[in-house]
Amino acid sequence: MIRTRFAPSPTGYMHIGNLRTALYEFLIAKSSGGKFILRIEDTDQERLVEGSVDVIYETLKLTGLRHDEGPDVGGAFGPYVQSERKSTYMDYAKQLIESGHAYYCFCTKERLAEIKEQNASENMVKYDRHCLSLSKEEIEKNLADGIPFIIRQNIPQTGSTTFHDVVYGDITIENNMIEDQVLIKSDGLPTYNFANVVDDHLMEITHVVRGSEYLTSTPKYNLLYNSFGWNIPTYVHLPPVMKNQTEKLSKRNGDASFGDLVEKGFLAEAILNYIALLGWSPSENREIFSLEELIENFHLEGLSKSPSIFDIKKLTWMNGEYIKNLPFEKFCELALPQLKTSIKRTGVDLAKLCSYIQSRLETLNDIPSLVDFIDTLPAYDTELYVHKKMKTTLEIALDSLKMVLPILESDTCLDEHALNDKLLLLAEEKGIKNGQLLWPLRTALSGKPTSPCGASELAILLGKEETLLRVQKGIGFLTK
RNA sequence: GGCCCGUUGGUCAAGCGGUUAAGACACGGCCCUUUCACGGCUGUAACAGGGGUUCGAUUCCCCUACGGGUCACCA
Repeated sequence: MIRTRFAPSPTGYMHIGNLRTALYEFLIAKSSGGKFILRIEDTDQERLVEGSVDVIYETLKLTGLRHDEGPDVGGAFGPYVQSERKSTYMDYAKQLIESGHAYYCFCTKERLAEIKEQNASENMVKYDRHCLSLSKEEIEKNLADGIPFIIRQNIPQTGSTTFHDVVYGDITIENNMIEDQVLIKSDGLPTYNFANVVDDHLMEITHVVRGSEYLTSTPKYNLLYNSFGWNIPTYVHLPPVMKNQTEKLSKRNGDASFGDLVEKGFLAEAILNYIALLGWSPSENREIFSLEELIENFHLEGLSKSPSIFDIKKLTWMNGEYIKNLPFEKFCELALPQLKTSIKRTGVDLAKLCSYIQSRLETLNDIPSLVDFIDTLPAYDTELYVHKKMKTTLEIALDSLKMVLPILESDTCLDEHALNDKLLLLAEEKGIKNGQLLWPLRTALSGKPTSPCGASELAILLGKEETLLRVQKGIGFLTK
């Protein structure tokens, strides 16, 4: 059975690249009926950010990436927080020391810095393996004296290590390019590289999915797996999600996180759908996929090697598609809060308004500016009445408003259809184009070059009183 | 700088030795139309460059250029 894990560090927000990794991990597992596990990698005590674990839970919940095992839901391979597994790592590290694959190192940070400095001109500065040659007695003594230590991996100095990656194929790295990396830090906690190998093995992770920045350190992992005699997992390295040609999408650059996008009015489903296509393409030529459909259609071969640039415009389009395809009830549910805060006028049929705006939105945050004219008529220029294509001039506009007034005053027009019929009939009687009659009315009622609905709908929406007020205002405006 | 990886229109991308090199976003035009949208139709636009291999290269190999990654007691 395939088991994948999402292993974020609780250092802040949920970035788009992170979320995409989680998505692919989820899809790889779920497309074959496997398990998706959440593991919190908090071995760097200095970078912990309070509350960030909650952001992770919240995001997974909102996107529907339900994990089968994790700190909050439990599971047979816990604990799922690395800081709670501290002793485990130390035990395994000592096992490696026994077998000669690792060794104690008592070098001070100062000495390490010195080595770096002295060899600054070199292409690559590796640890000089000073402590590898320490005698058993020296080690015992240092340990007994309580001298701080770390544990380093004993990397072979010759030969090369080749590994296979699902996305990138076979990659070979010369062993002499690899440093004797630190396995256990002086605070007793493991480094990411070590904790990962131990946990992935213990949790029976079959597919290790992560960013391509780990590509060159993968040989170290394999050497570790081999030292333990463990099976090497399937590697799936993912190219980064970029902001532009040269910069990665990142918090440091001030780029939007998942949470930011939700706040900007994007739907979680649309975000997920969009990022699924950022680095993966389905075999079928289509783009709209629900999470369920992604599971059905996901296949490893569709993963690409090259980085992709996050395009907010395409996300925006896709979000619009999702909004349009929302069941009306659901859309109202999402739109109503925004509508209620934007519109203070009483008696406005918000449900009706919802039906007008659903196809005109790209994000939920477009709502306020779309309906702002309802509360207060914006200041507008008389030029707004002129519409060349409909051959509507200021004179015609004035005439039209005057003609329309009696109809608006009559009580018989209670719905937009009836009103519209009357207006069209009037236009026909007067022998003018529909637009010549309706455009001025629309303009007088909205005060804007565009509105979410037509003249009749606006009139009904605003109510008789306000409608008459605005038309009269328009007439006065044009008469001046 | 060493090593690793990548490079198809502005963007996402299909392609996996022979194609008129898909499709989507964005942009332009047309239609629909009382505005704007929606919808429908349509247009502009790409194989980084140079060598090979081959009857034939976007597809395979090499070099160059450009870009990214990595070289931590960070993940």
